Amino acid sequence: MDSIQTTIKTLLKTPTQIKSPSQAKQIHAQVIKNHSTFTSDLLSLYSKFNLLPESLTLFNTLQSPSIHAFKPLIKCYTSNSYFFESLKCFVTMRRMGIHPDHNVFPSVLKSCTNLMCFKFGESVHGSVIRFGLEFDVFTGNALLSMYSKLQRFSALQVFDESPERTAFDQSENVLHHSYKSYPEVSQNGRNPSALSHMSDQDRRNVPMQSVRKVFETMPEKDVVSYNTLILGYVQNNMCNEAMMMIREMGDAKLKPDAFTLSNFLPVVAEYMDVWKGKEIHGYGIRHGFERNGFVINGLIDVYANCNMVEDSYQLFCSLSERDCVSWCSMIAACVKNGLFDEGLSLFRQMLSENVKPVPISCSSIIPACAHLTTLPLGQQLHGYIIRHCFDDNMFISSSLVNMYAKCGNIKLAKCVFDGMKHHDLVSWTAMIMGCASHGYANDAIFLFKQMEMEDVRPNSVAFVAVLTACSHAGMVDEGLTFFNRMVTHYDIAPDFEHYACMADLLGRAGKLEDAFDLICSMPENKTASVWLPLLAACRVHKNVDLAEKVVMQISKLDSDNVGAYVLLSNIYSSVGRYKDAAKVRHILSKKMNKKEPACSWIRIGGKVHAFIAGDESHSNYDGIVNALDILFGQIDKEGYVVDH
DNA sequence: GTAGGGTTAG
Repeated sequence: MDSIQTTIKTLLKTPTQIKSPSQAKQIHAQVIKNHSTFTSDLLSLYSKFNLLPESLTLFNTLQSPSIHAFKPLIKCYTSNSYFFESLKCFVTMRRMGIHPDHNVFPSVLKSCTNLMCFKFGESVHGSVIRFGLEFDVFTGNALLSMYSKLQRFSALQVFDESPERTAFDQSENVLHHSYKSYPEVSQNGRNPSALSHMSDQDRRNVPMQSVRKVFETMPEKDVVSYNTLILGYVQNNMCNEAMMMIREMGDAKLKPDAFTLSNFLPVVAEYMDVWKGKEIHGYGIRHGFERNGFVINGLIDVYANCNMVEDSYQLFCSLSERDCVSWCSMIAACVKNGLFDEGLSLFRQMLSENVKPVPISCSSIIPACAHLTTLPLGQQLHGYIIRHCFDDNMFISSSLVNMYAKCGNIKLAKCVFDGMKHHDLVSWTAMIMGCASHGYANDAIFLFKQMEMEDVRPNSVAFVAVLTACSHAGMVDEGLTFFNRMVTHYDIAPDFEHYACMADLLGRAGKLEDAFDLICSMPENKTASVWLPLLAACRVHKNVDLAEKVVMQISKLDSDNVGAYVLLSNIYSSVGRYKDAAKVRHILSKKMNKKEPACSWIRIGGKVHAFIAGDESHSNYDGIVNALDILFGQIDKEGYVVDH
């Protein structure tokens, strides 16, 4: 009997020899059989394999658990994402007067981070200092991670009032007495009045200044410390600082690992820096990270943002195992590059491989349905979203509002919008744009004003939406007021789209000279297409002189713009200047030879039918011509003069 | 002990 006891004891003291959960369970069976009492050691073993139910069963057999029993249970709760239970366990342990050690704090801090328990996290930090563990590298790294995530939320004041977090922040502060011992970190970024005078960039800097302070005080820093700080900088939009950290890492003789690469890749993607992307890709291959899913997914995103979606696809194919994120990255890569059909077919392929869509998959694929105006598929997805309770997700709801509006069902768009608990800038904009494109200008303007009243600051896109509404409804004064408000009140520089809307609005109202002057006042990025609505307006108002001036401007920017010449020729015809019209058509015919003809297409019963101007090759060409004749006949009957 | 993918644009 003694020899078995000794063997069990030896095994439990050298847990590296135990390689699987089933071996751990076999040892547990032997412990019970031999009436041994190695509960804490067994708990550590179960915790090593993240076996929560087994750990709990063991823990509950203990009358007065020691630190050695609490430690593995807290770790096990955290590893299994039971963060609230992890903190409750920690509080119980402290109430029993048990002192935590360096193994406990990383798990506890991670739980605080995930539950967004900022105040409680600070008091845990106080406790770390009180127990003299602030120089432990694992604990320090957990603190870095906690502050870089929680202070960001706190500084930007988007904390929600989750009941779990409030419970901890308000009541269970058994450690709160030590809160005062670390005032520098706790004060920064939490006081809204202190932040109100700051610029957005300064507000972003606040949390990272505190994190940097924690970093500087760490006597020992490892790759994880640098990676955590790099991620913090990236997530706080401080890209240069993130880059500097990679350099500092090199100075400290630490090599970037897969975490470093995947943490930094979003910066490369955002800046569309294809050369940096390739450099990182090469480094990844040389250092054996070419199979790391996080690195590959980051690179898929980089190449997609650089319009190199085929490279993204090659990487996607190189993955031996594709998880939900890799599918989603590739689908998003297609959708970003306008490959909507390919995105949808990947989505179907993902389902056929039994990878279940998560909320992010839905918000990536719905825009493809919106662009392709495939309402039935969009509705199927909406059904899935409701069945899986994803419908309280802002990203999904906004994309649904847009999808229904684009597919012509403004009522359902409004229904989704009204069903949302909160509205953010994007959801307001999607709804305003929906109303604008359906001709409900007053509703769009009302929604815009309501958004402003709810303290949601409109951005450039929201102004495009409301100006579109004004333009469609010919509301000149309102449009001018919004345009000026955007510049003077919100300090937003008008973009191409805003000028295009305004030129269209002024042109339709007959204020052609004003529209001309407005476009001339555009500081830069003038394109031919910003002039085209004005040219159309010149035609409606039969202003030949201005039309000629406009075409001159267009030809400077794009000498092959066929649309402009067609319009000019029509304008000449409409005022009886047929010779001029013929001249323009002659120039046009030369230009047309150089241009690829435009193509339109329609999908019927899963088959795509394409049409090119002058093309008579469709198998049902005669039938189509007959149908058109009937339609033109009906149009004539109703008194509408067809405008050729 | 550290990591990824998403919504709005005449």
